[in-house]
Amino acid sequence: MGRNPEGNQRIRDQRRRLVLSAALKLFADRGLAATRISDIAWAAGISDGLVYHYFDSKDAIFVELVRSALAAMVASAHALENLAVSPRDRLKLALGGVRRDLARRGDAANALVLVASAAVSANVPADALQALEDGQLELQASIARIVEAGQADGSVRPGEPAELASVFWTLILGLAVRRGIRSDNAPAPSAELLVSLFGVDPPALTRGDRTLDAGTRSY
Amino acid sequence: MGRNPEGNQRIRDQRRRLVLSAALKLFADRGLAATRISDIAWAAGISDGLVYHYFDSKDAIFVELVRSALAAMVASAHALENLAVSPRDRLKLALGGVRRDLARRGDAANALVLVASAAVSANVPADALQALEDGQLELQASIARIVEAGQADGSVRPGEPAELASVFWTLILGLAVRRGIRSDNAPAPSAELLVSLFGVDPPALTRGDRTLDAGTRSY
DNA sequence: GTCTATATCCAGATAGAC
DNA sequence: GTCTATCTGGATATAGAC
Repeated sequence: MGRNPEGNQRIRDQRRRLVLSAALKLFADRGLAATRISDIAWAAGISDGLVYHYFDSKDAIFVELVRSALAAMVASAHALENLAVSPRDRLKLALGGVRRDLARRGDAANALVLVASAAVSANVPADALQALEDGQLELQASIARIVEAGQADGSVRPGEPAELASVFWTLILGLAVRRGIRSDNAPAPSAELLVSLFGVDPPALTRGDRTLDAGTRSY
Repeated sequence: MGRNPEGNQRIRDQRRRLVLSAALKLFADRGLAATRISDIAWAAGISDGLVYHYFDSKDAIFVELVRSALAAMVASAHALENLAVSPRDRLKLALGGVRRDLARRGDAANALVLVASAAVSANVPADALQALEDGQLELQASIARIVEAGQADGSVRPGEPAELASVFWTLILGLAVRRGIRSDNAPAPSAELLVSLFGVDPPALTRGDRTLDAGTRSY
């Protein structure tokens, strides 16, 4: 089993993913500036020097993570658009997915927090900022299309779709930020309540339906 | 006019405030870890060493800023509770104030962004985290009381007041995060739309009333 | 109170042996 | 591909002159 080029490439990709995965958690927890290369290397189980064999710099790792986080979110939003459920339920799936992901504290949660953390700070690498702007724009456009469809079938409240999508995205960012505050005595709002903000029905104290939990892979 | 103790104290307080004001802007822009003491000193027009004459450490400056930011927000919320307008308009004043503050990019905006930035990151000083939790709890309690009053007079939609307050606070954090994304092609949602999320009225495309802009000093 | 100088430490990134 | 050793710069914080 001599090493062939493809095998080497696979090993290389695997290592890169290992580093990225370790870095994602650290960046989400501590932010770009407070995360040390040595932390990343340690978490990935390799030496400091080896990190630079796979990436040009700390910033480069960060940028790649922000890019892929947003790409995954955009892909997730597009998948949602094509889902065979009512627009209103598409919104509910999105919010439920975000809430669930944040609660699980896995890679998906870290990706969201990374995006929020990159958004608050003005000292992120320019490429990361660009990815952020592009991704946010596309996400909001996608949400706006769902909103519009919901208004057409009467399940979503009236209002400028772009503006409602902006509210939707603002809520998601807010949820990501709240995850950071541990031992939350006041837990984050439920998906039911959140989606009811966008509904047309007279808001009821409790709605009958439970959280939809479909098989959407949410970023 | 020889220096007396009180005069010295005033000078000392003034200098402290100068440093704090410079640090607030920097921390809000770049976060705790990426802000250098030398940046703060330069912005305040003093030497690096002198900063340590007034504060024990960089962390201490940060903690004091987080504390005072939250204290101001809590005070602002309490003031809002006692305002002689309808509960619904109190909510609108709060959201309008936040939006206006963020747009102005002054100290109030920086305070909000500082809080959001401290909330996302897990590596803030323990004292800052404590202040954050306490402040958030008190803020949500305050908002919940307004919501409850609004439900009593029929101007606010039904729902658990604590949960609606949680949504409210989540939105504010989200707005603070969005401020960080410059050249926003998709601008943040309007205060009218935001407050309409909490209203009982059938959501209309456009509401007649314009932004209330009272003289509340918002944090 | 204020500055300059500096001790001390540690980070990002590179070099080169294996 | 991987590591150890190291260069180099810069950051926090302190010491001590004025």
